[in-house]
Amino acid sequence: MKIEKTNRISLVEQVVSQMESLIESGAWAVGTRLPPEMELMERFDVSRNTLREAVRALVHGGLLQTKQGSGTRVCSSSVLGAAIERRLHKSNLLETLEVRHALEREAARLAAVRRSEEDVQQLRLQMDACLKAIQANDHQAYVEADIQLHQVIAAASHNNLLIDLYEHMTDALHSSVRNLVELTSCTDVHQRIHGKLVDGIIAQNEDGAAEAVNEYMAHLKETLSKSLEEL
Amino acid sequence: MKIEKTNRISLVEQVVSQMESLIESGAWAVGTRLPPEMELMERFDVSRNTLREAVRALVHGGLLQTKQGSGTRVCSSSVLGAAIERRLHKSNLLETLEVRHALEREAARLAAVRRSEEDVQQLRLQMDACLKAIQANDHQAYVEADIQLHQVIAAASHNNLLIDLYEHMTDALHSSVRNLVELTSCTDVHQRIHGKLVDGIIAQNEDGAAEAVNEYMAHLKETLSKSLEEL
DNA sequence: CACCTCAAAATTGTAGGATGATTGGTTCGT
DNA sequence: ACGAACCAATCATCCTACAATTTTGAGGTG
Repeated sequence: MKIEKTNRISLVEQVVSQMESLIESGAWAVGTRLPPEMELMERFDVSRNTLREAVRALVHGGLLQTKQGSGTRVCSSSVLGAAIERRLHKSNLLETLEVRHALEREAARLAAVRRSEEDVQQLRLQMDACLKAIQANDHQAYVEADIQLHQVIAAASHNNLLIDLYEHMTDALHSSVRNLVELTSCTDVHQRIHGKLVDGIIAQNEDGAAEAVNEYMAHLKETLSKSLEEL
Repeated sequence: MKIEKTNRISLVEQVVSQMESLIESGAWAVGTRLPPEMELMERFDVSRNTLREAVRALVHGGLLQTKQGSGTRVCSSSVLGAAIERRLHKSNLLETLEVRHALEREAARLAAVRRSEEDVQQLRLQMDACLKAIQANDHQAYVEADIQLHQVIAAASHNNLLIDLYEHMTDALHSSVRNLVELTSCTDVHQRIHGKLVDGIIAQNEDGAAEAVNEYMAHLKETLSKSLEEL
């Protein structure tokens, strides 16, 4: 006979779960303002205290944000993302870049092995977008296309955990990354390395793709240290 | 003049911060039972609701665990660790191993570049521990020494973010890893690769260390797929 | 003494109400 | 039209009370 363990789930955790589902499913999209506490109390059929404890848990988790007198809003849809973001604030840019390097290299290797035909198509598409941005000399568009391209590469690894971590890291880094990419984008080097990376993945050349990532990150780190020297 | 309106920190968050500090500092070590709510109310000078919201936030964050009628206990000392652990439950072992591969390879490369003399000493010490465990044919001790060795390698990278991520991943994986290592530890291959890895780091041979990690992970993945076939 | 039973104490869980503080919009006077 | 004063909505904090659960210990029984 199996003893019923702590199967008792507190009301608060039940409410938290339901709210998390609503947020992750997009029913409560990022930016949405939640109904006031009174309505939520009725909706979940719990007391004020219970509801507030649930909301507070999500606030501390980084998914919600409350403002006295104004209301409660959704400010993120991922617990992991919020946790990583908080941790990254305590790290310097170089540390973060090194971890990104690790993830991106592995993503490139896996992508080279596992990329599907759709992945290849997506890669070509994003490369075109980069090229067009360069020809139009539109830095803003290039930065966006660049970030997108790297997301596509990560996606081609078909490792959901890796994709998640990578996405959250670049999310948290987006401002710094944008600046860095903007600094480097003026050179042809950047785009040449992109080409080598994408070609490697398409040709299923694992080592070639990994080597391209190494070059890419070396270039990024160099630019970073140069821009730091200027200060 | 910069207006800092958002400087208003809620009482709950203040209490949460203090408790987090107590936990991270070790004043409330993992496993410790917290004082009852009444005492904490007086200690932090807040009402029961406020205190409970703070506790609930930490419970949901994975740092605390409450049991009605029994009390509240510390069950983890890191928010990031708890978040990663939860995410890992949704991933399969292969995905997790691949990410660990990425982190460990980067750690080895950085360690080869940055290892200090103390690091070298620590590495030699842990290698000895592994050897002794093998000679004593003590599997339990070998597994522990193996995990310790890899932690030392990560530490030698001198990248705190990387160290954190790696530690939390292996923490969350500990049971699976223990089993895997136990399966592989009977062969000499495992120890030979360890030797190559440590030698590479000590000799500051970046590529050699990275190659050793590749071999190590390949061996681990092979063992994993074999053990999965048996089911 | 050893062991079981059960009641009481300790502790967290849930409910409901009251008041203060902040925000955003509205109204009103100029 | 513009700014100041007001007002309503909303969250923040505190309080009390009771329920549910676990631990503890007293008392009985063999």
